[in-house]
Amino acid sequence: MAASENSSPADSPWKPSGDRARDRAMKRDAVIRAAARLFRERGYHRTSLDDLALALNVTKPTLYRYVENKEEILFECFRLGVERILAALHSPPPEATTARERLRALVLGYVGAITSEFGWCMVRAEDQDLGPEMSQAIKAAKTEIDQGIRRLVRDGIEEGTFRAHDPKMVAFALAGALNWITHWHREDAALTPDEIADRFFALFDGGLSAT
Amino acid sequence: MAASENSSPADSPWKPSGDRARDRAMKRDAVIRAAARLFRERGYHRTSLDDLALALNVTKPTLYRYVENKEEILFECFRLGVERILAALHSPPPEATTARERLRALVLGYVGAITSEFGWCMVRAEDQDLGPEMSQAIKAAKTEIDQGIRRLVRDGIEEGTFRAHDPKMVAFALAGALNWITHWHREDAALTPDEIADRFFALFDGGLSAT
DNA sequence: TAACGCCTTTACTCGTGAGTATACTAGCCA
DNA sequence: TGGCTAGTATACTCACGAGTAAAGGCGTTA
Repeated sequence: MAASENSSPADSPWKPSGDRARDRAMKRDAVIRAAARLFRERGYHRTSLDDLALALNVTKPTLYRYVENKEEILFECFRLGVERILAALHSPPPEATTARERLRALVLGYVGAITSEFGWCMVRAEDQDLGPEMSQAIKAAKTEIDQGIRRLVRDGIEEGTFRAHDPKMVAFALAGALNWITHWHREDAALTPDEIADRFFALFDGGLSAT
Repeated sequence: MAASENSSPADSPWKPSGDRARDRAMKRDAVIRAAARLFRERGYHRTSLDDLALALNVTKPTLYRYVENKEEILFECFRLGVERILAALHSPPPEATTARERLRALVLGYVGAITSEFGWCMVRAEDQDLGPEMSQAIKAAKTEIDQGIRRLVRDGIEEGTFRAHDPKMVAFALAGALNWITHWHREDAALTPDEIADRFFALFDGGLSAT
């Protein structure tokens, strides 16, 4: 109830009245972002395109001028989120020289991406809702992230700064902890993304044990 | 394709021919377990009750003799999985005296539950697919687990065996890492649940850093 | 062997939601 | 100012899936 008022129509380039911006790309972008927000609130399957259109002050056929189908919307949400993580993985800050520092930077970027509006889509949406090609693309990106983390762990072990853990398990545990943030993080949360990243990295780096 | 042959009809008390066991409870149980397996393979929304009936060599109306509706099936899957974790939380092995050892035991039980057929339902199914009462019950159980982990961490810190991390963040990170196992674990995996638990605990306990 | 009851099936209803055919409106160029 | 185009809306189609009504076995007990 009152769901239609939830997702601030202020973000919609289709204002109920007045000066409409004409840029197709902007409108398409607005569709994707609004969808990401609705998916996060209600889930993919419980969000109808009528809901989405309503949130944008439009009707359903209008959406189809900017997007092929519902699947494509989900794919774009996936993509935009995942690319942010890939960016963090592939362009570590220049001052991060050791594997440990690069891993720290990755965690920072990862948390930023996960707490964005696309976090939900990256983590909670299911590949099976996409056709084979799109699903494949997503899986490839996720594999790339996974391999990137393993590489950093392996480098750290070779450097001697990390203990000899199984890089695969470390990557799974770290990615799991980070992805899970979507389940508990809210905009109004007590901690900023950077604070969360700091504490997570401190935990994985130092461990629980006091010895 | 060939989906109907997937979920071994051998587990179904409705054998195509022959000696049918009459126990209602057994049949209900078979419905829940088959559903859990299908949900894990295809997801909740992509599994129709006709699919489920087919996997059990029955037709849809038959299911309704054992179950109120689809929602109840999902709830039972949730419940059976979560209760296993609660059991691990509330009955630690008697030899586990320190918080550290109790946490270790919990991780072991948690991984066992997560890698069971109900793991998917616990982690990936969405509360919103359940009505308010059921959703509430699930949330309560999850909160109980979360609080239990925080308690163990707090106890460990007070004991002096754990460093002074934020118990809330530790609980989130640990639960996330554990829950994420459903995303990558397969029956044929290289590691047994106990081996996974060992490595995860070693990582969280000792940390990455070699110093 | 007849009648009762439980279990199962066949054959529906009904709502919902993705996607579309078609008509309307407003700016733009001649 | 007349026609062209892009954008939007109204009003559909169509498939799919949850849930149900009613009829048909089959075993059990007398």
